[in-house]
Order: sequence, then structure tokens, then C-alpha cells
Amino acid sequence: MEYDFRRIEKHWQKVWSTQNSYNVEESAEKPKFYALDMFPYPSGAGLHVGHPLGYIASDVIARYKRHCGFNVLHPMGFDSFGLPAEQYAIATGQHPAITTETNITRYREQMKQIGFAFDWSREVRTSDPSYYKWTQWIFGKLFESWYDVEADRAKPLSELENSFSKNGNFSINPACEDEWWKGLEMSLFPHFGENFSGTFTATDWNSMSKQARNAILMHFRLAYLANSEVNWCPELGTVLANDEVKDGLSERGGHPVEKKTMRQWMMRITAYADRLISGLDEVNWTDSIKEAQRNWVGRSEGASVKFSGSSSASNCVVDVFTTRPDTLYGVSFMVLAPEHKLVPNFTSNENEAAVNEYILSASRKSERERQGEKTISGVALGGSVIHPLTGREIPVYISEYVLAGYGTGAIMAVPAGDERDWKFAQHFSIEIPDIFEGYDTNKAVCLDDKAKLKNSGSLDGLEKSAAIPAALNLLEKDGLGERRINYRLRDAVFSRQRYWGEPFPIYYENDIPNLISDVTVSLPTVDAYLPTTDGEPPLARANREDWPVFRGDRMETNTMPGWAGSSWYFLRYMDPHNNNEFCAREKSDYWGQVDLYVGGAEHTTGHLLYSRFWTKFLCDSDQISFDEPFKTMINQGMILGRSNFVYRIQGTEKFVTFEKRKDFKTQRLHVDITLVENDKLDVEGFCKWRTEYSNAEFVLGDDGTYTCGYEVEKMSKSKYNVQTPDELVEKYGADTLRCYEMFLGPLTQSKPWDTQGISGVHNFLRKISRLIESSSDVEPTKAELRIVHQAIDKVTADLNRHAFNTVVSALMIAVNELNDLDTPRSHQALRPLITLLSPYAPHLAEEVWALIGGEGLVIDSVWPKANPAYLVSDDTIYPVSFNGKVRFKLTLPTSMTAPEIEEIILADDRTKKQMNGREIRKVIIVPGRIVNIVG
RNA sequence: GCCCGGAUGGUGGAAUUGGUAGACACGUCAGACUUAAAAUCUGAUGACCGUAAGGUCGUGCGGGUUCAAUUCCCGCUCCGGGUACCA
Repeated sequence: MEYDFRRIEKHWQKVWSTQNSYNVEESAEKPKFYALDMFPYPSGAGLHVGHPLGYIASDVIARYKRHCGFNVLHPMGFDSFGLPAEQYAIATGQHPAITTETNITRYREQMKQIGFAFDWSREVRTSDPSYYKWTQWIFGKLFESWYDVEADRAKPLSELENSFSKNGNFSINPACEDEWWKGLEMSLFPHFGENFSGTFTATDWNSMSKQARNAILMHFRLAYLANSEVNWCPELGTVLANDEVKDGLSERGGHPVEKKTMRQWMMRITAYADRLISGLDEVNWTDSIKEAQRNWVGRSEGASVKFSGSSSASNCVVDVFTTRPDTLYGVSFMVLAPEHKLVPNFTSNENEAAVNEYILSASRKSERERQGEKTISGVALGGSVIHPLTGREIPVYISEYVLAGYGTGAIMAVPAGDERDWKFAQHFSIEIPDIFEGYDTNKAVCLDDKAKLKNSGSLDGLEKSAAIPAALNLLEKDGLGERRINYRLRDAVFSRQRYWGEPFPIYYENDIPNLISDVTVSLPTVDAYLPTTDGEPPLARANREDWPVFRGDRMETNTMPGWAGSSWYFLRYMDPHNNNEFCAREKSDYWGQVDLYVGGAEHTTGHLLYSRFWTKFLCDSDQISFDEPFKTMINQGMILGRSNFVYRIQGTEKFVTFEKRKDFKTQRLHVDITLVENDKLDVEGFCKWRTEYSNAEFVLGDDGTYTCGYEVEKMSKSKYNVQTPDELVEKYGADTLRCYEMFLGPLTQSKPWDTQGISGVHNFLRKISRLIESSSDVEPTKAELRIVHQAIDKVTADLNRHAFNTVVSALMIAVNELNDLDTPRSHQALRPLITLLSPYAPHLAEEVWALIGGEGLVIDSVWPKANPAYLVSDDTIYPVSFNGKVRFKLTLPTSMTAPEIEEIILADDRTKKQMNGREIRKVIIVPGRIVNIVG
């Protein structure tokens, strides 16, 4: 009987669905396993072959773990708020919810036909009010929390208020910005003088107005409002990301972009900086992802050093951050970021014009562009500072290589020991103080950590590791500076000027934000999805009566960013229909951390950092009992497309086959890959493809076919090389697609999508189906058992190390070897093989399982154990090498010892022939592996 | 610039801890079956020399360590990804 995958797959999908085979409940009897996939955004284009790659891998593991007796949670849902649906809404007026619904339906159908073991009863959608109700709830929790630096965890805001009312802000250390008080509206605090420096008493606090207290608390909340500079595009009425801005213009439309300060919601992720680093030690992720996160958080230990201004700027103090306080004596200039607030204080009258011009040109560049700039540029301000140790005057420059947002926005330049500073000094002919023994730093920069210092006062003779603590002591002793830890990580902007996102559960009364915690604030109806004419977000179009909930003077009209809903979705899957809690504690205690997360590495510094932050926060708030969301993660590689080309003879409608293209002057054109099979063009189909090709003629190859050229490049519609899984499922079936995507190569490597090899995998499934159909209820032979048990051993080991591709090979080898046997195949021997197959080709596995009388469904069968007795063979084939080169092979009993082997080998005629009279110097024997004779 | 990956036959890849390089599959070639085609099955297939036996070369390039290197070390080239000139 032919392998009828269409009937088989339809049938078993129906069986699983009617039996709810993949629905899962907590169970005390079984250990749990949580397999999670990246949260898909349902775009209009549908699923393409890159998507299922990760889903198949996690499905294989989920099914494998189920065979091993685990209670497996493997859910799927949709990150359904997002820009494309909103843009479609702007263009057509159709509510984004409708577009989203349509796309989700398509995605779900596509995923269902691939036969994933998803528990669809747990599907969640971030745009569903029953879901974002809880996103709002978590936001509310963050709004009403602060971070206690001493206890190193988040705490309820009420504790902070309580402490303020008893002790003011003495003896309490909440995470906040440096000099947080500087941004306060001082008119709210009439009794604080000009010298207010951030400390207040209980009496102060208790006498403050509500507005005043709110203004102070805002600096300590984990979700807070702050002024933040954004790329504002007045034309589009929206804020743009850095990479949406090119040369000061919006990428889309080319409109001018300006910096604008906006009052935005922020997340105090910086409070978690250290824990985001230390937590990495507890997870099983690749080192490169961990390293990227560490670099993103960017913890560096160093010192802040105070430089006083000289002459006209003598009332100024410039605070710099340095990781190399040991090189303090090598400072010969200072560089401020062009945006640094003290720039005017150091600028002399004659330099003013040049300085202003430089500031303007720097401000036009995005941060990215400034960082990528290779040429050295900068301007001397004219003013100088005093070196804190030597008292020398140090000139002050501005340059775009110093960023305002990092450290203090000012550096002390040490040209002798820093590459950039050295180049800068060379460029501007600034003196390079000689501070390293044995190095001529006027010729080249010294980057040797072992170099000993000179001309450095009490630090002379010390190398970096010893000099740093000595320098720190020196600075702290005289109050010239202090130890400091600096982070690159910045607080995350949490407001978006969009419609299709979670509304904030916030209303304003006298401009004080108030939390709405008793009801869900769902999206209001609006007449259009565009910003208002005065640049307010789309939600500002809603009148009071358009809001399902309206309180106070006005509602918050920003919405939350995409990462809000996706930062905690893995928790909602545990308890998706709970209307009283975001996730019941007993459920999150049962399912716990995600045991395997499969997804791309592109989320490293976004989603993966934010979910870790929220998880830690929820753990601090005692909502869940773990503070790292994803225990183990695998990052799948990118799938590239294989494009096909036809060669049009220039100026004609004639197309020449690949082999003969060089005989003509041709244009290479992309051709739709659906018209090509194994690089052979469907000539008729090609003529019908485009009206312009209807009269095409062809110069064919000698075999009468048209061969196309090919190239591997990015999968894209415009290159006609996009493969959706639908066509492949239609043509070969879901099981073939599943096996093939795994067979392609290592999951983590990016690789071309090339369907040429798919027939081999399809053949394998056909062979296995025939093999099992032809088996009978006889006693298994030893040879059969050996083949099957070797497969069990190999497949199990490969799955445990996530080597998905070699599992398919191992099964192919087993099937080929079983086919080669000339004894009848037995049901008993084949059953374990079907279980091994079932994670990869679950439909076919069910079919053949039922055929040879397996009990129940194969998906519930017990994973077989390899019997070691069948794995070892009595004989070992030894490759015998001479000086490392294999010359002949010898079969010897496996049990033979090294001296016995040596005796036999040396007696062998071939050995004598190889040695050709030379003396044997050494014989290396690795029992069970190899023999090497040196001579 | 910096950081992280990667490079193995015509193609995708295998070689798990330094131990037979090229498993498995595609493609190609030859053969069987067939009136023919498809499907299926069998065999060959890294390059070079050789009728063969056999030999030489061969895992991006150049060195090194080792009895033995795709694997470890040093230096480089190219490709991909990330990025923040991070003080």
C-alpha cells in the first residue's frame, strides 16, 4: 500500500483533537516539563518555513519528554498587538482587531496542519482584554513599587511612604537616578532652599502637598513618568526608533526628525542591573547570548574623579568616570560630550562660534552614526580644568566620541594608555605625558596591562592591577573622587504613541497620575488610528464617552510597547483562563521555569532582558517563586532562501538554459521557485506566469530541458524564493516537512532553505511505512534487535544534546539496515522504533503503531531503553596506521588486550611489508579504537 | 573599530572527550524492471596518478604541539550576525 500521508495526517489530527490528546493539567504524579516557543506576531503574510523550524524542534523535545514520562506543557499563542495591523488600519480604516483575528486564524490553521502537540486550549493573545487586564495589573504593581538597594529587591511603595513619614529619607536607600532631586519642580517645595540636596525629614514629608509627595515618589517608583529625549517626527506625529532615522530624516517618507523632550512612562530596569548579570550564572544559555547581555548591562568598576574648573569656570566642577584611575597622572586633556551641560561655562568668546557649529552638527547625527564615525573630530572650548593631583591646567574639548548618556558624559583623556585618546592627542597635537616605563608613548599607545607606571607620584613602579586600588585610596583620602560602579544600561521607555497596544490603567487628576486597579481599561473607539493634528497619540481622539472607563480630568493616551505583553506570557499559559489572578500561585509553583525555550538570538537585548526583569520583579513581589524565566534556551539559526534564475538573451524574449548562457549576452532574472523543480524549469508554467513571457522562446540543454541557475540569499518575496510550509505539506505531508526541517543541519546554524533534499526524507518515510507493513508477528532476530537498540541509543543521546539533525540520519540507517536483512521483520522489534520516530513523524507513527497492534496511541508509548547487551559487538575492526596513516584493517575480538593486539599486529605480513626493514620505534594501541605504529 | 559565530566533496551536512575525514541525504553517472515513462531497486561517486594492486594530495590560508589535528595553540583571509569609539 502506498504511503497515503494526506489520509493519515488528516485522520490522526482528528483523533488527537477529539481525544484532546495534547491538553494538559497539573499532576502531582508526574514530573513537569515546560517547552516554550517564541511568541509569534501574526503578520498578514502567514507563516513561512523559518517559523516552524524552532517550533518543530521544541515539539520534538516536548513529545520526547512525554514519552519519558513527563507532564509536558507546550503552549502556543499570539503577540497580537503591533504596528503592521495598525498601519493597515490607518490605510484602510479597518479596526486592527479584525485584521489581527484574520491573521491569527491563518496562523493557527497553518500550525495545526503541521501537527504540533500544542495545547490549544491554553492559547493566549496579548490584545485580548482578558489578557491585557493582567499586563495592566503588572504595570500597576510596578507603579506601586520601589527598589530597596539594601535589601536588593523591590518592595511596595507604601513601605517607602511609611518610612518617609517616620524618618524622612534618612536611613533608606531606594534605587533612583543620581541627583534625582535636580529635576524637581521647586515651586512645589516652598520651604526647601536653593541648596536642597535631596534629603528631607519626616516633618518635611508630612507637611508636603499631595502634588509634592507625588513628585518625589515619582523618582522612586519602578514604573515612573520622566522627561526623556526622543526622535520626534512632527510629520508622522510619532516617535521613531534610532534605526528608523537616517541622516536626520525619517526612513519612511523622509520627513525631518527632531529631538523632543516628552513626558513618558519609564521602567526602572537599571535597579536590576546587577541581578540581570548575576542571574546569568543560573541559566543554561549559550555563552555568546550571556556575553551580549552582560555587555548590554555594561557594568564597569572605576572611579568618579572631580576636576575643578580654572579661571572663568572656577565655580564649576566636572565629574568624570574612569575605569583607569591608575593613569590619572597621564591626563593631558578632558573631553566633554557636545551635549554636556557645562560646555557653555568652558567656552571662550573666540571659540563660541566653532563650538556651537560642532554641537549642531553632532546633534543632527543619531547615536549610531556618531559611534560609527571613524574620523577624529572635536573642538577645543578654550577653558580648562585643574588636575586634582598635579594642579596643572588641563584643556577642555568636546567631541562626538563622548556620549552624553554614558557615565557622566565627560572623560579624562589619557593618551598614553588609551587608543582613542592617543589618536585624538595626535590629531590636535596635545602633549602625551609619558607614564609607562619602557614605552615610548609618543610613537605608539601602550596597551600593556603589565606596564609599570612612572611619573605618577606614589604610584610609580606599580602595574595596573596594583595601581588601581592605590589610586582609588589616594582619591578617596583627599576627597577628590570615589569608587564608583557604572552601568551602560538605561531605564526603558515604556510609552508608545500608538493605538494598537495596551492602554495604561492611568487617569490624571490635577496632573497627578492615578492607578485604576478595579477594572480593565480597554481601548476606546476612535474615528481614525492616526495621531491628532497637534501630535497627541491616537487615543487622544477618543472623547470622554468613547472610553469604556473614564476617570479624573483625563486618561493616559499613550499605549504600552510590544514587549509589555510578551514579558510575562509564559506565565499566563500556566493559567490562561483565570479571571481572578494573572496566574494562580499553585500553577506557577507547579510549572515553574521554562525548561526549554527555543527562539532566535535577535531578542537578546530586548525581550529576553525585559522578561527577566519582570520575572525578577514578580518574584520580589512574591507572586511567583523563581526569578529567572527561561532555564535552558536554544537559539535557532536563520533560514536563507534558494533563488532560481533564468537567463534572458538581451533584447529578445528568448531564454537560454544555464549551461549555454555564456554563449550569449544575457540578463539574469529571478524566477518563481514554484515553477522550478531540481533546477529544471517548467517551461509551460513559466510562459503562463507573466503575460510578458507568454511568447517566450527557449534555448534548451542537450537533454531537452531548461536548467535554471541558483543562488542562496535572504528569503524574500521580491526574490520569488519564499517557501511557505503549506505547499510542502500539500505535496509531501507534515511529517516529511517536520523531518526535513530537522534534517537540514544543526538547528543553531543559519542555513539555506533548499527543497532539493526533501524527496530523500519523504522516501525514508515511505520506506519505513513499507517496512512496517511487511512485518509480521514473529520472534525478533538478534540482528534486528541489534539494529533497533543501536538506534535507541543514538537517538536518545542525540535528543539529549539537542542534535536534531543526526536523529533523522540514525533512523534512516536503522531502516536501511533492517531492509537489508533477509529474515522476516518482527512487530516486537519494530515497536520501539516507532516510538523513536513519533516525535519527528507523529502521524505516520500513529498509523503504523495501530497497524502492528501497539497499545493505545503511540504518543503515549514509553520511550524505549537501549539494552547494552545488543550494543557491543564481539569483534572490533582496527584501523592499523603507520606514522599516522591508515594502511590496512584488522578484525580482532573486542575483548583482546593491548599486548595481545600488539603481538598479532607485529606478526602480520602487511606490517612487515609496511616497515620495509625499518625499525619499529613505538607502537600505540588504544583498545577498541586504533593502532598506530611509528618507525 | 570592537565582540560573537562560521568556513569540510558538485550540494545540505557527519565525525559527541585528539584516534579510520566525508556517515546520512540530495544531485550526477551506470545498470535492473518496463513497449515506454514514472515509481522502485542495485551499483559507482573527494581530487589526481594507475588496467589493477596501490599510491599522492585533501577539512579557508600559513605555522606549531602530538605517535596521531576538522578537533588544541599562534598568526592571517574571507563570509555572516551583533554593536555602544563605553572611557
